Amino acid sequence: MQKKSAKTVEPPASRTITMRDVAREADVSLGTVSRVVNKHPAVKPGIRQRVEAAIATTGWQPNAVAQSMRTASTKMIGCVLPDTSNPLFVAVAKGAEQVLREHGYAFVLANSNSDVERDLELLNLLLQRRVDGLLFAPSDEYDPRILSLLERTRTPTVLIERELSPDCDYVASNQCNGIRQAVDYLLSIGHTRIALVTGQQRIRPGRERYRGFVQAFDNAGIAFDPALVRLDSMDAAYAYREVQRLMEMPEPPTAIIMGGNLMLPGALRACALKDIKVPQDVSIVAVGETDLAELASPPITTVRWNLEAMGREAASIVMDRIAEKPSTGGREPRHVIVPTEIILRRSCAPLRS
Amino acid sequence: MQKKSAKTVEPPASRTITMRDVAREADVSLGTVSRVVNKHPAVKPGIRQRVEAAIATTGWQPNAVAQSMRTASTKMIGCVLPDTSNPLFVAVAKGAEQVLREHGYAFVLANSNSDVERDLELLNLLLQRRVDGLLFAPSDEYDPRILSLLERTRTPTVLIERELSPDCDYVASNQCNGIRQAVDYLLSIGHTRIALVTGQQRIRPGRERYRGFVQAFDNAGIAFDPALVRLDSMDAAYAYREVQRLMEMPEPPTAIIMGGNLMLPGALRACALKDIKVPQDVSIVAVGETDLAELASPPITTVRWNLEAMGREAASIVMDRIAEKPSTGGREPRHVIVPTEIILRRSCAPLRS
DNA sequence: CTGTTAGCGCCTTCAG
DNA sequence: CTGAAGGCGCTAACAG
Repeated sequence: MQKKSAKTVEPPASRTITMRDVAREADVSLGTVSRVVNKHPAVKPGIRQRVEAAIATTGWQPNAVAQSMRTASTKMIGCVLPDTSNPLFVAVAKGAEQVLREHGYAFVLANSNSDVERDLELLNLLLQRRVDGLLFAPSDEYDPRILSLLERTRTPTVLIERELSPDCDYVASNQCNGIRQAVDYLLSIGHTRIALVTGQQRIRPGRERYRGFVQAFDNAGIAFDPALVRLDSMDAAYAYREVQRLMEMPEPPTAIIMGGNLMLPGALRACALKDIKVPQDVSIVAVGETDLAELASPPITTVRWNLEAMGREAASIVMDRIAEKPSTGGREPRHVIVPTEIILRRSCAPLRS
Repeated sequence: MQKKSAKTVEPPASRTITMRDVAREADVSLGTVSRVVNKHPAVKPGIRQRVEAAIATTGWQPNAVAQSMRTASTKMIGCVLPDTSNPLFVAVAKGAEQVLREHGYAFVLANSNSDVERDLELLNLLLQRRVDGLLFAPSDEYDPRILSLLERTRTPTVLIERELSPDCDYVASNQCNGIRQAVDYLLSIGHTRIALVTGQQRIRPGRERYRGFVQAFDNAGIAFDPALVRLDSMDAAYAYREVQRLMEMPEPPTAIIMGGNLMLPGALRACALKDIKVPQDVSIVAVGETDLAELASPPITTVRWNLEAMGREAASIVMDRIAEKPSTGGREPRHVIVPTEIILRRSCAPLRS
């Protein structure tokens, strides 16, 4: 009692305003205010108006934390990516954010910096924050802790450009096909000494690119030179170094495929440094469309695909999973493969024999 | 009573486990578990161990939503940007995310798509979610609703590349100086018919770039031709169109400054289309360092600055504001201006007279 | 149709 | 040093 009166007496020194204030102002009960904000149909129009007026005059805004507490849903989706400044992931994230917002979900973004430990850390952070779903591109598909963490959690998760087990939903691009097309094209214009520079085999894109490379040669019934294949990294510095080393070989490649969207700048720097002319001295194909590829001299042939669509697709799947949660049905894992296409430009020339 | 027994009887069909489960397992009270997880010193080592063991066996993870509810702090920072795929904002966001994570804060990212209505919407969304702070680049500094919303809220906010009122904290780059340097340089190699293509004057970068342009000519005591100034947009399509229109003038500019980091591709496409040679036909300066600028033929002179540092700075300020919250002191607004520098490359040539 | 009530999971005095 | 109890702001039964 004393407390109550004290409360009323104390100067309302900008206390945080709550639903209770609205209820008092509109002279209704808490339940009614709740029904109004949640658009429950069973509220008399007159009352509804009074409540809305009270909300306006008090300037109250629902506290989403309290709502989450009650409803066990945060309306947030977590997203863990190896590099949030890589244009590839940027575009995917943008596509995802778009559909999530349309569904009223917020988007929590985190950068693992290609470090599995950080992957784990961030996942746990997001899980403690009780995100309703996860978009995730682990830095290493073969670390068992990741898979077991994901299996233990009941939070729907969609992988981006990654594959952990057949049971996991994922959205990925068809890199295998992209590289196969690139090799086919190069073979068709006479190249056989084709180099592939791409990254780690512990993540899907690296594996698929190499697979496409092998497949293309197999189909053509031609053997490739293993010395022309470099599978250690997808970064620009590696591209810079390996292009130089390849071109310094006694019998250098006549064409190089850069299997990573960050690699073209490194390759071009190497060519500039060593005064290697494209396509006279070597033909080049890059993976990932960029302004640079289009506007370089010469323009660079690239493999491209729809990044934002991947993000939208991934987000849609999470939304679906969240919606179907109760029934425990629909447990078919969903695997979406986005097609790739090759854009022919002047960086590739027929082999003069 | 019946309820309770029912609960105990029901098969524990993977109920969500709570602190209570840990307490029971360790045979201590809730308070003790809480003290252990919050590293309160006053807990006997033995008990502490028992609790930690119980946490491990139950697999419990603290529910951050409940914690937020109790402590009125979500450990989340919201970030609203006009375009989360613009490399400029991407880099800033990355820098910010880095320091926020170091402080244990999560990063909620949202895209306003340069739409003020969406700015407002997203701000409200984040505020309802009770983020502890905000990083924000409004799409229109002159819309009064934004400022009044920010003034009303007690959530610390740092603006990115924007300026709403002297009281708001902000972090911005010195675009005025960047453009002044560019003009000075072009004047020094003989150009006077210098064009500036940049964007909206309702946001700081557009204003500052134009201001730098005017200042440079003022200082030199030379008049510029207003017909060479285009101030309507910073996107690539605008650059593409205006470069063409400028070069079709009876007396075209001898140098063009592209005042926007997305504009260079558009400008280069225009030059390619019209067969305009750089720097023979026109000298070009771009704002914003990119691979394209470095690797184009010829390489493009650019104005650059440290984006990630801006993000880190902004995040640090929010962290400070959150920390100083109780005292209500330290209310000096903080304005950080990041320096710019000009990188000279072969896209600018002395004017042959 | 509206009011009342009982928690959601955790932290934090307050006693012991 | 540890246990008990109240409440953060809201929603969802359940009564009336």
